[in-house]
Amino acid sequence: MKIYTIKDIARKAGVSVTTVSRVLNKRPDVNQATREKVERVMAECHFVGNANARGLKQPDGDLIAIILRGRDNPFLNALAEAMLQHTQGLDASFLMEFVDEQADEFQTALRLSHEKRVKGFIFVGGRIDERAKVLDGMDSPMVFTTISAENTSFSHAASVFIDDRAMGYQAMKTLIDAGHTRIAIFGGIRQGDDGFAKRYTGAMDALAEACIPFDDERFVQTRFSLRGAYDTARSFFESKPDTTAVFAMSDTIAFGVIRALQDMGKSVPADVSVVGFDGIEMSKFFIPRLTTVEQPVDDIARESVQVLMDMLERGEEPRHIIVDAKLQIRESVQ
Amino acid sequence: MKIYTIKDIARKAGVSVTTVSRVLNKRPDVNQATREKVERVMAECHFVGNANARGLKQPDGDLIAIILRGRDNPFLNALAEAMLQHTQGLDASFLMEFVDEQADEFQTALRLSHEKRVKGFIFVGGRIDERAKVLDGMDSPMVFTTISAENTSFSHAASVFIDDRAMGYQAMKTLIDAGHTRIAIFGGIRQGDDGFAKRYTGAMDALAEACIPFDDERFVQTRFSLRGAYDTARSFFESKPDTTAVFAMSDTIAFGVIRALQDMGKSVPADVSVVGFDGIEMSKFFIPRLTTVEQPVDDIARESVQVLMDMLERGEEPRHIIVDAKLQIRESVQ
DNA sequence: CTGAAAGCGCTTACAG
DNA sequence: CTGAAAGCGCTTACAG
Repeated sequence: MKIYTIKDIARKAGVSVTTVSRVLNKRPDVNQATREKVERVMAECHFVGNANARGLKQPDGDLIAIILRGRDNPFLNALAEAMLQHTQGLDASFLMEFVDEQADEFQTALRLSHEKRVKGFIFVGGRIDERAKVLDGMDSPMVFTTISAENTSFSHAASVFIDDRAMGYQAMKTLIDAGHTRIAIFGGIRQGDDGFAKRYTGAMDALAEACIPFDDERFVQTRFSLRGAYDTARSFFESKPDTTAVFAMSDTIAFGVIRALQDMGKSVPADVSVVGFDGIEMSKFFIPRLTTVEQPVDDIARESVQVLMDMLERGEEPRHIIVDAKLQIRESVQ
Repeated sequence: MKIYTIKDIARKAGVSVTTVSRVLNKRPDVNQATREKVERVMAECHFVGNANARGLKQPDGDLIAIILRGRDNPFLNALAEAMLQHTQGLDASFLMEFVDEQADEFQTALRLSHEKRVKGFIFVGGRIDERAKVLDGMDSPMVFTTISAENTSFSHAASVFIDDRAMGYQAMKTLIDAGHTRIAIFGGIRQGDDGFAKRYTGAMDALAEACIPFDDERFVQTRFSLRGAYDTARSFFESKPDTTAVFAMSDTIAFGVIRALQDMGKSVPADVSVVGFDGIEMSKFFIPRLTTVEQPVDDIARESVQVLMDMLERGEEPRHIIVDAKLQIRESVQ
């Protein structure tokens, strides 16, 4: 199939490329009859235009990239989806880029900054570590989502996140209040000061407050997948069968744990209580329904877009915004 | 941050842009010392290059687009993921485009064909209807996945799919063999000849073979979401409480139905049996584990990529490939 | 309201 | 091994 260029259209319509470009960009200064003729020719040829050529000249308005790490994470996906919602009607265009677990989202950002002249970034589900150094020279505003950028060297990075420590505390407290003392924690690494480490610290706060000692072998590091959590849970409960409750740092982990318990002849919540984290849709449908910390997806999305636009369009300073999460009491704890 | 162009690099390195372009493209005909100098300057400047400018000149090799309809469909996502796997080492580059339920994937294809010079297309989870007419003039090879393009006007469209009718038959037969006679079907529309209609026909075959009449009110059209299936199931079971089995045309629908039944005091499979379709990962972890038709994600992905490459690189004729699905007997039927 | 011309950042024959 | 120059398809002052 022949691919038509603006030049072909111009020739066919008997006008100059300038004029074709004008109608293409819906500029007002074109004679109505001329416009219609050009539009007819474009329609006939299924003309679409070459984005590369356009991008080469046009500043593209403000292009904002939403960089999402982890394609198969339902919570992160919901978050990205919600951001796209809050993007409507804004004076900027957005593009969404997925990078997988092994990839470097900062390299991706750098590339996007050059290749597509991306002016602002929203990182969804990333980490902040040494790799971030490549962005040192970049003065584009960016916001980290679900993670605090407060104590980092990024002066132009905003962030939107929940109080992970407080929510870790609440999750653990729910279990303690239900009378549990031999409680396991399934989640990400405890070191550092990312959200997972904070949830862990919060959980420790609750334990300390209730004067319940924590058996360190009950901290279980696991992959954030059904299969990973399942396997980890099976071997954990082999060695620590007297554990009566689990704080899982994601709903997906919780599902895997519950499945494993079921297969070992223990039911949830009768024998073991489980609390999850994130509050993805499945948590309302799983059997049992999951008691979990629900992250306010919509709030996080809205605030993230808002703060970025404030920085980008009004030159405001980056803010670090804490949004309220909520413990949803359902059926998996007793 | 200054964005460096090839020209800046050339000046800083004291060479011509031609030379910079050469090292950028890793061409062999550059003096080693020159190459190193240029590379050093590029590294210092975090030079990345402008994709628009590059795309304007370079044919881009063979670019293939995987167009996925429905971001939140776990089955389709797994399929796309698997395709990317089978893409490794191929002499072509791939890009993945998501369109949501309302969007027109054929318009997307047309746009991609022009804007990015996409040479081949893989449609994941689409429909073939009148909208497809816009591709009439396009002679790029394409393959439809999970749906047959055999009886369409697209002479250059291949397709890879399972035998939906046979699998619909098997799903229903499983329920019949377990002794059920009042069976409901939850799924997409019955008309047309897409996969859903075929699954329906297959189910009817099984019913007819067993001389079990089908009460038309037991066909329930529903959205393919947890919430949609849940709501539909609640009102359906209000009016048809004597139904003892459900054939759900997707696992997600099945989960919603099971949840609804549970909330109405019926348990699965003790009171109602449920068979799903697709075999997504959650079907192995849900409680009860779901008896379901497992689509061979990896086979579909491999064959799709294969047939497209055969058409694109070797000029072969489009094929229509049926891959084997498998009924996975688990816990939700008794 | 319309068009000729310069230029966006890169690649690629072509000549040396 | 290296560079000057043309050109990819478009946009945009500028002039009329």
